Amino acid sequence: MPELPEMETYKQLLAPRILHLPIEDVIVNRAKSINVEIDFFRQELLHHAIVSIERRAKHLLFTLDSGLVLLLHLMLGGSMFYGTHSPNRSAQVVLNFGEYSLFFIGLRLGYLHLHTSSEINRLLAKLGPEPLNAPFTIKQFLHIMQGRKSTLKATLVDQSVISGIGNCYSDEICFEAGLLPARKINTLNEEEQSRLFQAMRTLLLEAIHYGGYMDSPLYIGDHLTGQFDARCSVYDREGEPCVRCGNPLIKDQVSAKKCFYCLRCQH
DNA sequence: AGTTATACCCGGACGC
DNA sequence: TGCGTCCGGGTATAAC
Repeated sequence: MPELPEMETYKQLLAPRILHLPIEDVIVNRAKSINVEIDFFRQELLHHAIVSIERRAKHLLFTLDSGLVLLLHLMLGGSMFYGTHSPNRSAQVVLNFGEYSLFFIGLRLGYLHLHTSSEINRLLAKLGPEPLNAPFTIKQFLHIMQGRKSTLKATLVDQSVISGIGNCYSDEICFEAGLLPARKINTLNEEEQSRLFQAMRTLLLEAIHYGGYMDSPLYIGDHLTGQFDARCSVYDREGEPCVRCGNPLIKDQVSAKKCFYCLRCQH
């Protein structure tokens, strides 16, 4: 499922392609994917343009020239494609920009909702800090971790603690930090907490650099998206040899989440 | 504050 | 191959 690095990649690849282009057609094939009447949705988008794309946690925010905002969450299995035709499955929502269209695909629990900016602020108010934003320092990280009793796994994927990390990157971060996902936060010493902070930054930055781990390209000729998959160390690699020690990787359940790790390299 | 359960949704994996 | 069944997984919400 798309997490912070995947959404960041979408943002970076999409912005130079669609910003300021008038939306020439809007197709909604699945009413449940949006939050307003289809006619109203079309009316507010047709002949308008997207003037900025921002990422907040796992959401993308497309701001229109009217000030209204499209809030996208891909949840599980959602993706986007920019081209002349939908790549495989039929798209739930399509925005046409003339020659090319942006296809929103696989929106099941995912959505593309239209909101005013004040609604957006209210909806996203409970999200924790962005792990890569400049103000997020080791000091703030230690403060956030202070007194927490739950597992590393549960904490990393909790969007109200730190935003944007999901099941894949939480496992990768734990591996990078040499810490077991089942460890309780309050058992981490200061050196381990520092390692966790560094691992989180390093891993997310590297994942963004390599276009995330999801494999479907945004457009024909997109060779960036998904390159990080080859660099994932543990996620979905049950039984494969650990890249560090060769021991078979373990699949487990931690805090009700599927979870992968190396028993020899993580403590 | 934490944990657990439930609903949401349907493509795809699995069983026969 | 084909048809039926059921699972997964992020999030919101409720209950304990």
